[in-house]
Amino acid sequence: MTLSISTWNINSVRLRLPIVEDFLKRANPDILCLQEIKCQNDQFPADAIAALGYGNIVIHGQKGYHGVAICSKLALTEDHRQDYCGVGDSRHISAIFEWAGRRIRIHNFYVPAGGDEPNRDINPKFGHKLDFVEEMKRLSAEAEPNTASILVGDLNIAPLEHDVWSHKQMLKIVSHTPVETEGLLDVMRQGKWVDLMRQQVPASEKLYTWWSYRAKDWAAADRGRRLDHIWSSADLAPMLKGIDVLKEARGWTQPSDHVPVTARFEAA
DNA sequence: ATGGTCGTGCGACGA
Repeated sequence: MTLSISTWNINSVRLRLPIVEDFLKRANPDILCLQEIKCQNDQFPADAIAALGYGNIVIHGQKGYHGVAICSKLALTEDHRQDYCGVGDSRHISAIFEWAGRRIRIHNFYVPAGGDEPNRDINPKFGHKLDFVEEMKRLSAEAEPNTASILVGDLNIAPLEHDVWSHKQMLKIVSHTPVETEGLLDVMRQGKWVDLMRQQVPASEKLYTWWSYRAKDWAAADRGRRLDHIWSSADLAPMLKGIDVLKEARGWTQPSDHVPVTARFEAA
């Protein structure tokens, strides 16, 4: 009994539908969580994705910006959209599915990037990001009785030293400042979440999921960051069998700046 | 090296 879940910041699902289809045919996850779909609910290419076996789709879209969706082969119920910071952004959606006799809630997040200046007094976008992370601290992996939890998404923070190409050079760069990295580690600790990517890949190894569009040669420079994450409640962590970071997707035609990350589980 | 590149949707903004 296996389960695979992928997360991918797609940076416009309409523009990049061809590579979404390629990825689904090739990786064939049970569930794909997308961020930055950049469209309204009725513009989401649900028919094309359903045609590949993903007939269960829940969407929290928005015109032009942000937007998240869950595409699943398994039935989705009790979907919920939380308006973090109460600003009307579409940055979260969750739903329940059943697997191996378990009830599991999956959360899909797109945390604000936070702008360039890591100072909330002069950059409101950084303040918004910190407030968003603060609100996430109240989300427990054990929030619902008899329900396990999985949390995925573009969290726009690289929390560990080897989640960035140069810890020292990144300490004042938004996504790796101490207030952000400590905040995200607090979200994990307070919510009793397990970082499944780092359960699989030792913290001493470099691990990236995003490479900037601005680099002349992203692969040669390899100045990446681990901005995308897959977490779970403690009960699911022993069932994790593998993590796949599809780095080659960064080199595909008209790529997203993020690559898909997949967690593979197996129940006894 | 304080630039650089994207997407949306038509000017500027967010990333």
